[in-house]
Formats: sequence, structure tokens, C-alpha cells
Amino acid sequence: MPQLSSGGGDDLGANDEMISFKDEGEQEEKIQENAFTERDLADLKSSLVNESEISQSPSAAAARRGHQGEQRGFPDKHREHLEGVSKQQDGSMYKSAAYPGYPFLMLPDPYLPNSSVSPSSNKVSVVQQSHGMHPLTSLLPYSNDHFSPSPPHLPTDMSQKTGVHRHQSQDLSGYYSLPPGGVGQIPPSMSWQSQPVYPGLSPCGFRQSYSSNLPSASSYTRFPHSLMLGPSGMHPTGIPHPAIVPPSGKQEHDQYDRGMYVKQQVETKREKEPKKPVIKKPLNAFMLYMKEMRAKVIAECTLKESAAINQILGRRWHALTREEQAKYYELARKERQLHMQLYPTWSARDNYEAGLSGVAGEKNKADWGKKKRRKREKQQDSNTGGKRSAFATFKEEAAPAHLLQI
DNA sequence: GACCCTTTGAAGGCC
DNA sequence: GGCCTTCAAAGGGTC
Repeated sequence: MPQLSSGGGDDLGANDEMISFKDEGEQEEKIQENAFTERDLADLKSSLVNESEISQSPSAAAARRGHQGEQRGFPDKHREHLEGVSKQQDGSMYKSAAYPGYPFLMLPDPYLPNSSVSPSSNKVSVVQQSHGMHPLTSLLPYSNDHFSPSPPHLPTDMSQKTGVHRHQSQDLSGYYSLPPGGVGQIPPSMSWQSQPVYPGLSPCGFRQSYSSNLPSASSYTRFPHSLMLGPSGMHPTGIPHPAIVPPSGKQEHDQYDRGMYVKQQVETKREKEPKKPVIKKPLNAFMLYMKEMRAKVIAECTLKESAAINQILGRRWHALTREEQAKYYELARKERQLHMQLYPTWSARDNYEAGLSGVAGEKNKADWGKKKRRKREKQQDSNTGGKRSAFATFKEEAAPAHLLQI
């Protein structure tokens, strides 16, 4: 079975998402049947959510939390389905030009055999995009600025070949200057990928700059980790990786977008000591979905509170069809793969004690310990009917009862 | 300014 | 293998 993760001996993918359920037969049908009813229910919920989103106050997304237990377990079912989708789509899902903007999709996919552009259309359509831009481009916090009009170190033809899917076999190592004394020879599969530039795309544009004209794949370099990071999270090419966060803590993509990263770098240099850049976790499927849909939800309703928005998004996530979710799972899988290739030595554990919310260092380790203790205490409180958060109280008081039923 | 809240999923550690 | 914990994004709210 040609799976999305089966190419080129790449075992980095999350194989757990690709478990085969070939012989389930009747049981699978039942699952689908259940899924259908479940979907109906989810759609109903979704419509209610939508209804509430339009008319409600910020608190209206409040908590229908008792429902969560019921919804749990869906991911497992979804996973089964995902495999089905993968089978159906025969690995072509993300090769489709229907995702012109998604960075990873622009990669001559090392994970896929025959990774050249497939004319096969993607069966999954979620959001209509304009200008040939992938709907998920907004997911990716990559900056345009670093690629527009064309990085100086890139051959001009790169930016001119709009959307051309380059083949893995191409020697792309020359497209990016290597750091002095850098990689001697980069196998094609470990070299930078070209970044397509799409005509008609706004060359820049604030948030949209995350999304449009995604450098993306190019942001994800495949150089050995030690060679990738500059002193402050910059790639030797000068292109920041979205997963690399300046030690100041918060990920500051906006700054990247506004061309302020250099400035920040200068400021950082002024500081006493070089701090380790923090490599963020790759986003999971839901996070990718949130990134895409958050703005939409905010636009649809008047909500601003992320907690409320996330509740809505969580419900919408469950209301998605499995095919739609599969798209995000696949994107997340690719993101993980790339992340693993980029940072082979990185572990999620690294960020446990890194004090991501602040500056890395001993202090943060201490803070992390405090935070951990607080969380534990909080959970104990909740178990023993302890003090409730003001936010939860606010929601339950303010949310109309009919909204809480969802 | 740090932390909380909220969501789902991934990953690591422990038993 | 199951369970628990932490982190990933987001930004208003709280202290």
C-alpha cells in the first residue's frame, strides 16, 4: 500500500497514524455507519455552535464541558478513518496542486515515492482559496519578507518558476549559500527545497504574510541541526525557522513578518550573553486547524478571548468530516517529519524545562518547577472541589443554558 | 509581566 | 500498555 510516509526509507513519520485496518470488513462498515451518525450529531452541534457564535456574547462559547467525555474517543475512530483516507487517496493527497501554497507540499516529497507533482485532484476541500493560495497557508507562520521578491542568495530563476514543483533529484544545495565551513556535501534529499513564488500573491501583508507565498519548505532546512541555527535562531541563510523562537520567549512571527527580526537580533546581541534559541514543538493537527480557523471564528463572532474561541474550534474540529480532519493530520505528520529531520536531536522534553514562557535558564527551570507544582495543586483542588477559576465561573454564569447543552 | 484559561494531539516518563 | 504531564497557539483576563 503506497502510504504517504512510505517514501525513500523515511521512517520518521508517525506510523501510528498509518496502521492498517484492511481486514476489518463489516466492522469497518459499522464504524463508518457510526461515524455518519456521529457526524450528523456533530453537524448539529456545529450548527448550534455557529448559531451561538453569531448571536452570543464572548462568554457564550462557554463550557459545555460535560460533553467532552462523550467526544473523547473520536480521535481513535478518526485515526482508523484516516488510514482509510490515506488508502483511498493513495498518497496523492498532498501532492495535489490543490495545495500550491503549503510549504511542505511544495517539497518534492521525500516521504513519497514518485514525489513529482501529481495532477490528481485532492478530494478534500475545506476552504476556498483565492489567488491559488492554499487555504492552509495561513497555518504557517513563515514570513514572506525573507523571500520576497527573491532572496538575494537565490538564483533568480527560483522565484520565477512559479509554483514549479522541483524534483528531489535536483541539486538544490546551491540555491542557498552555506555557512562558511558548512556542509561539505548535502545530499539532494538533505538540501534546501526551492520555494515557489506564486504570481498574484501579495508579496507581503502582515498576518497574511505568514500564509501567502510560503517560504515554508525552505524555512525548514534539512541541514544538520548544528549547522542550521544561527546565534539567535536564524538559519545560516538568514531565514528564521518558525519553530525557532528567539530566547525572548514568545514566538514572534509578526516581527519576522515585519522585517524586524534583524532589529531584534541586534538588540539581542546587545544583551549580555547569547541565549539558546528555543525550538518549538511542531504543531499538531488541531493546532494547525486552529491557526487556520481562528481568524475566521473571530470574524464570524465578536469573540476575542482565545479560551472561548478555542472551545468553538474544538467543537468545530469534531464537526469536521474525517476527510477534512485527515488533511490536517497529514499536514501535522509532515510537519513532524520535517521537524525531526531538522532537529534530530531535539526532544519535546527539551522544552519542558527550558522555560519557554520566558528566558531559558536556571530561573526558568525554577519557574517551571513552580508552575508544575501549581498545576498539580490546582488539579488536587479541582478533585476535592476546591477553588474554581474565575474564568470558569464567568463562563458558566454568563453562558446561556442552551449554549451549554452543546 | 507572568500566568491563567481553553482546545486537541504528540511525546516523554513512570509504573 | 496505560496513565499522567507538558507543550504547542492564541489573546483577553487576572493578579
